[in-house]
Amino acid sequence: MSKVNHPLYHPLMAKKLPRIPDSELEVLDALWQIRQGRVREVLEQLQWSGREWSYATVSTLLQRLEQKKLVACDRSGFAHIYRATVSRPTVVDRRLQHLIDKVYRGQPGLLVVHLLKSHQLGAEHRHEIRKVLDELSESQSEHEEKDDHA
Amino acid sequence: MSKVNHPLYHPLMAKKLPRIPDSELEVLDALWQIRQGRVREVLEQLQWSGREWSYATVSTLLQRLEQKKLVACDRSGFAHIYRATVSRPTVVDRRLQHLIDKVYRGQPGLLVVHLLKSHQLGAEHRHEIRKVLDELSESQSEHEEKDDHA
DNA sequence: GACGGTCTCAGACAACTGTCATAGGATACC
DNA sequence: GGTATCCTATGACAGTTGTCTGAGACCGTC
Repeated sequence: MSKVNHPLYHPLMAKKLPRIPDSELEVLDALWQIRQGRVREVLEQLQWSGREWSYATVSTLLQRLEQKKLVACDRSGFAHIYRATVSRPTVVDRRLQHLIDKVYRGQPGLLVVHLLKSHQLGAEHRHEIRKVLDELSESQSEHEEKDDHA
Repeated sequence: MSKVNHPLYHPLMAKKLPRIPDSELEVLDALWQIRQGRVREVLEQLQWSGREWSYATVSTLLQRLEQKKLVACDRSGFAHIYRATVSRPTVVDRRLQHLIDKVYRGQPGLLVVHLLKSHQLGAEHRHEIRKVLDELSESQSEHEEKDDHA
């Protein structure tokens, strides 16, 4: 099955993401939360989550993110307005994939099993997991033995 | 109860793991696979998995790992013998925890749900997941309403 | 039009990563 | 003992990350 025809395909997935170090990820995360904003607003969001960075640090990180085309910046006004150009799921997925490749031999199932065994999950999550799993099984058995469809 | 007397205590758990960059992780992984060995053997294992590094590179990485106390080195013989002093699960778990903290707000359940929805898992893993989940539910209902202990 | 508050930007810099070239010690074998 | 071979150790170097200081530009207002 080609990537492009994957049922979960999304245009953003096509973007070749550059490396995103932890610090930049935190800034991105703040941006995702406030949707968009000037440096100071991102900074405040970060402080809100316990990050004590200087204004300049945040500014630098935003610039680096912009260089990598992960955020865009509207410079028409006095204060520049930043917003992310990648979605959270895209980036998260990328990190996840990296982890899976690096330490789970590319097998996400191993990771799930590990997670279930070694981490406490909330009850709601357990229920949701079961639900998702049920759905998976259904669609799986429907398509049984002919899963190479578009 | 002190950490040291905890029933699940293990010396490795106490170790504050330093950052392990990807390159070092690959070397560690090779070491885990061969259990122990001299530089050349680690190199060969790495080549086996497709890594084209020079001898010196591997040697350097092993030394850096040694500085971080993640591998130990027996220097009694002609060729030094390296072996890991951290277990794979320890390191893997650490990476995983990092990911969960960074992008899943500390909630492993979110990660599992995400994984199930966006990654193709093998059928065996799906079955195993369900089994683990069932076990969890059982032990959970036993302890119902008094789960505020580790 | 001078002043206090905001804002951006460039540069800086140490630490960490990724990657090696190479000098030099030990072994082995003729 | 000479020399081919294997091993380690050191230093190097460019690129990335983490973090900030300081110089200057813009704005509203008295």
